[in-house]
Amino acid sequence: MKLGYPCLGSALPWQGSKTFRLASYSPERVHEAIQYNITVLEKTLEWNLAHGLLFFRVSSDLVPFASHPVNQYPWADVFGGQLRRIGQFVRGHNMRLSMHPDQFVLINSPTEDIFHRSVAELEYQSRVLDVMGMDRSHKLQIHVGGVYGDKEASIQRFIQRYALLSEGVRARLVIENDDRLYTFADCQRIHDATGVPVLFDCFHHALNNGGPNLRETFPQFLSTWSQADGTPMMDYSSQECGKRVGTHCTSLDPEDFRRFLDEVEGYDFDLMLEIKDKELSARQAFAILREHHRL
DNA sequence: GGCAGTCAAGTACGC
DNA sequence: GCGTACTTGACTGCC
Repeated sequence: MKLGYPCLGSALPWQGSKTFRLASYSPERVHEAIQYNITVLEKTLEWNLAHGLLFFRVSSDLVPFASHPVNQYPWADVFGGQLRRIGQFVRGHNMRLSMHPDQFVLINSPTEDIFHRSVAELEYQSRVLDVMGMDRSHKLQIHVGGVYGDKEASIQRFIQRYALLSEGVRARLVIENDDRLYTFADCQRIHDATGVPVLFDCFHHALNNGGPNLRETFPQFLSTWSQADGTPMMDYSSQECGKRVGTHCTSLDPEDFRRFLDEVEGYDFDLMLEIKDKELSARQAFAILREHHRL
């Protein structure tokens, strides 16, 4: 199992991603931000390796306004050498990357324009991984999207739109069950129609569970991943005490994590911890996984 | 230098 | 109809 955390460390000695306001856009500004973000990415991956964390979610903000029409900067040419070097590092150490386009990326929106902008964002993120030279086991994870008052029609629209995506994006795309709208069972139906792997989020499943429990669902989740897609990926989090239901916890709950590991004993998957203090909890989880001989 | 308001993007939901 | 959560920080302008 590879263990990881998303985007940027909360207590690492360097800052997260650099960006700027759209109104301040200039080629110089975007160059400077990308240069900074790539340098931080490289340092973060080195830190992760030193701490046994082999799975990492690259921030969508690596290239600011990447899929916005304002940004015509040839980032893939200018930073291609650096990105390829990072890719070599990742492959050389058997690490794994993913990216997670945010909530504005909606394949199944009834609005054509939103769909087209979503495609542009997916193409950008896929290209980042392509330039690094990563194979198709390095994924882009998205949610199914909105319901728009008719879930069945929205699922069908997702399936139709999926067929319109480029081969490169389809090779990387995975869908994740969410906490309110689309359950694992919904995602599995979309998988059956399209072949898209389902990234299983066990916290969302606990909140929005269309039926079976974790132990029953797990083999179905694993079966949505083919050999070429690599080891199945999942997200783990738990509820923050006293907060709105669905709020991700601030730090790892070791008891909950141990219970989770007992439930999924014997299965192989890569695990992304969606916990607010990021790499601090990841290190704690790493220690627990070692106790359980899961690494 | 410090602070508070604001930031590309969509959807759903509660008031 | 409006504000807010999602997730969260970092930028920006004003003092």
